[in-house]
Amino acid sequence: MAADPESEPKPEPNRLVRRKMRTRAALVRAAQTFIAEGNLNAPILEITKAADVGMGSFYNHFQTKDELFQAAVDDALEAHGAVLDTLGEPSDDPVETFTRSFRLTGRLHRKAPQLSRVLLRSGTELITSDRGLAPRAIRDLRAAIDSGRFKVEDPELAMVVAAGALLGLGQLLLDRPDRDDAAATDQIAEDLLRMFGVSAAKANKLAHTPLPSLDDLPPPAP
Amino acid sequence: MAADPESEPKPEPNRLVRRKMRTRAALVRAAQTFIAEGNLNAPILEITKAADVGMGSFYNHFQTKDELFQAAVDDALEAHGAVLDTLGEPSDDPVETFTRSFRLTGRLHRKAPQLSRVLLRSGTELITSDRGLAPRAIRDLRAAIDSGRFKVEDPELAMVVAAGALLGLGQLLLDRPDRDDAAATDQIAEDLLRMFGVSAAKANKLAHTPLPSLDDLPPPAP
DNA sequence: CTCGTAAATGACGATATCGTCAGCACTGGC
DNA sequence: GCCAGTGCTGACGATATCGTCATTTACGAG
Repeated sequence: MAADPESEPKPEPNRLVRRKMRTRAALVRAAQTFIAEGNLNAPILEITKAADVGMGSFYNHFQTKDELFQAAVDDALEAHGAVLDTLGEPSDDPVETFTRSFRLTGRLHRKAPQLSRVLLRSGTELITSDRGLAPRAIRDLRAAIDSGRFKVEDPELAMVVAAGALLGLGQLLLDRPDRDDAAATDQIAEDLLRMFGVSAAKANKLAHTPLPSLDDLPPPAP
Repeated sequence: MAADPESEPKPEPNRLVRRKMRTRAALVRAAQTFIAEGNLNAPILEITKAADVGMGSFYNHFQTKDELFQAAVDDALEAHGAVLDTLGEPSDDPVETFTRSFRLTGRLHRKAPQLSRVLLRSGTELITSDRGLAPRAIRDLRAAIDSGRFKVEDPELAMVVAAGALLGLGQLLLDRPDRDDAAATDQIAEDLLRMFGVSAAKANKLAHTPLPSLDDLPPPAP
């Protein structure tokens, strides 16, 4: 979401609207659980039960189940974007920014498994979504290319390779619970950097530089 | 004349069993259509209608809808494997084999859009499936590594990057119908080859070598 | 405290989907 | 031509799911 500091459209959230938002959030979170489990056919009543919310409440917020699931995926993408924004201290070096986002996302699969599964389920669509990883990746890739640090002909191709690699990585980590997520992620990051034209030495350094921790994420809410 | 009917694994498909298989195939093909459209909740009656088959026939072949969909994805993976086997004339060079399979799969997105969409929908699971691309890719990757032509530490990581790239590519081609699929595929193939340690010159040559045509595929059956 | 409003609730009738079953159609053997 | 077998068929009762709505609960304002 674009930041608009001035025009604050939040005229002091009443307790009323806070309650409403909480109900909605509970539904969204429940839906994410079902998505993560692959339970896309769960009846509405089951979802509202899981959200600890009355059956009728569903229709106060969504018209159809698909709408809820869409909102759930959107929310997951937003959450992912928030992770990157929160932990990615701004760097003026787009290569560093790209590398850090990539590595953080790889680690996310273990740190936030439910989020990871929602992203995996939403599948290849997140590659071209305008939320979450994709738009940031494209931005950073273009910047890195413009600065001459990445020698890549087509940013879109670089983008789909990087995003696809992250999806594949997530699936691999899901299948092999004993694998070291950080090592695998950094290895792939290094390989991709080299593929994008960074020298082997620099790629190795960039992909193994210290990283802000993912531990200070607020997974649960009221 | 030297026929021993007993030990024959295919005891000469009767017209009866052929009819049964046709019914099943019709159901599977119909299911693939729905999967490609993202219509995972289609009622059984709709599916049997689309298959031009009586409603009750469904239960002669499958217990649940999920079972049918699973069979549909399996069939798509098999079909994909068949493409690779049919058009991939055996080469003793694993690098060539790998490259050809990759490039053929990339072109498949345009040549067989429905198959492509089923693969995209089945999403990241095809990366670790034991059918279709994945097992072949792993086999060829290992062979290429063993022969010293690929300098890769971890075949599994190479595998998920390649498979993820193909998924991303498919999604990209879906979103950008005007893109040149062959050019994009070959570009990515070349980049991956370099990433796997092949020299730039060889990678370029391998990724742009002539390819058997996908045109002689038998998409429809009786 | 009282009132008006907005959201939450779950019971209920309407609808959609399921899965079975008894009869039908095609097949192969005699 | 007839019979036994196997799969196909669609109508039907059983069940599951939906979406509404009258009622209740929580809140904020005056």
